[in-house]
Amino acid sequence: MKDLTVRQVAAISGVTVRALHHFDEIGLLAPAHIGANGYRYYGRAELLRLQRILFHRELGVPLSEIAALLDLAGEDQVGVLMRHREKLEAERERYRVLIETIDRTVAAMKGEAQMSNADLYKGFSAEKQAEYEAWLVERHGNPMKDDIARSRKARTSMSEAEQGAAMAELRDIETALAEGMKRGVALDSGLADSLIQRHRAWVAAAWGKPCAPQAYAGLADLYLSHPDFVKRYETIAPGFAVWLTDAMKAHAAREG
Amino acid sequence: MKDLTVRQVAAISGVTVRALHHFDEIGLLAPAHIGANGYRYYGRAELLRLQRILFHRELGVPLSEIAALLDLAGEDQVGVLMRHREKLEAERERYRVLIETIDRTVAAMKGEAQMSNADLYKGFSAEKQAEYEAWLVERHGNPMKDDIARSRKARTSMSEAEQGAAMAELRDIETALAEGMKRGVALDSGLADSLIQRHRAWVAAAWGKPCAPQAYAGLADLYLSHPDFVKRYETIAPGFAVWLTDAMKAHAAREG
DNA sequence: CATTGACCCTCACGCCTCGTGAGGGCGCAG
DNA sequence: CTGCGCCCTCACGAGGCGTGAGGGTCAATG
Repeated sequence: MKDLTVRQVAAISGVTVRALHHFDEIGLLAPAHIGANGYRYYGRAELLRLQRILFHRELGVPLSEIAALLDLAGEDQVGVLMRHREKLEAERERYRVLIETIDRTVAAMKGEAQMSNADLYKGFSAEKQAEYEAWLVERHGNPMKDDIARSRKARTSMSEAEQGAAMAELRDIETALAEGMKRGVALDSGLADSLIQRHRAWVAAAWGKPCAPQAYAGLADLYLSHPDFVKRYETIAPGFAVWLTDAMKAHAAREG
Repeated sequence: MKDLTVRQVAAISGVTVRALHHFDEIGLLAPAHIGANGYRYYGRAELLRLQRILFHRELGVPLSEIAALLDLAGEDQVGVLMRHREKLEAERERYRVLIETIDRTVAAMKGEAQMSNADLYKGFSAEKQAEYEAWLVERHGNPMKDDIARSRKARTSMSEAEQGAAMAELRDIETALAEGMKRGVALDSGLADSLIQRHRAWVAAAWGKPCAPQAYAGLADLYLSHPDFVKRYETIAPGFAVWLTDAMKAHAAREG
């Protein structure tokens, strides 16, 4: 009959010849028949099947699943499409969050850039660290002393660019947490926990060692008991200091 | 000092040990130093660098680009982030369109299911095809006769499921086009053209052979000159028959 | 009829980011 | 010394083709 070669099918459908070879290889779309010369020849049925394949491929369905899809009855196809739709929605939401993250980060970086360097690291300066240290030892005894000392040393061994990036990252995490609070996210929700884990990972990175649940809870106490930290967090959002420390302790309790 | 092994770093940061190996292999994140036993040991600086790597990876930046990114100055980093933001927005928009496509397709499939089979293929039945054929020959002479004849044969050689899927696909394309019309999309815009190309590909698949620009323009004439087609398209949206055929001819003119 | 140029075929490697063993050393507790 | 858990280095695999290499085939032309 009127059979088409790979190139013709490619021109009609917009896929490449190689893709047609591939579809044949994996058994997704075989030619109507193969000539004595080994050429692939496609008919109308194959073209229509190809259309449907491309439809699903466009939606992001893996080729390995499309074959099964095409053989389903009408209702099942609707079900599959709806389930796939949910995945797409989830992906779309993910992108929204990522874009938000960039916006926050950029804002944080611009904010940091405007502050003087002196202000920027004031809360982490040697004097301040010594003060926190004394405070902590007074309240909690010696165990946390080492952590604080290590954190102080860590600061001095980083380049300025590294410090700037690290501070911007911290700002980003804190802002994301504050937004969660404003939206009324529950302390024990998965969303809050994933944000808190990011925060804890940042702390661990700053300390240069794992941050055990107990130590994390201790840090929450420090935040609450020292006016510098309370001010930092209340400036981000009213009530944030309490919310954050509650979330930290709740997380620590779950992990401990 | 207090150096961390791969496992500890993995626990802190949430990546796998294998990923750390990989980052080392490609030179993205080298350990602070390597022990005499070959063990990798990481320090604070590496943990902070890892945090930044994960931040960009989360945004979808390929690892090969992240290394360069981390060495940029603050302002450049903002620029890179903003450019990446645009890509994310584009992706997000793509997902929106895909979700829309699913919605249309599902609606079309449900619509088809409600029609009786007799109605469904009425426009493509043997009698109707003969009628179109006579009509065309009368108006355009013989050249299009073969195409129509082939199209008719194509119908009879397909399974019911294949026909249903093909009709739903056609409905989807037409609905998408009608939406474009309602939104005031220009006939010669890229968006309209991409939709029209989908339509032309469908026609080619239905005919079982490439659809040349001239033949496509001729088909547009058929649509306009026969009440069945006019009714089909006017039912989808008022004024759609004219808009569609104009778009088809404009496309054919560009391609011819 | 032989040549040309446009097609067709079959390997087979490469891309990217690791997951997943296989096979074998190192370090600490009992 | 044995055992257990950690560490190492290969090296293959997956997904969806792109991109040659190396070699037949087809249709039209000289």
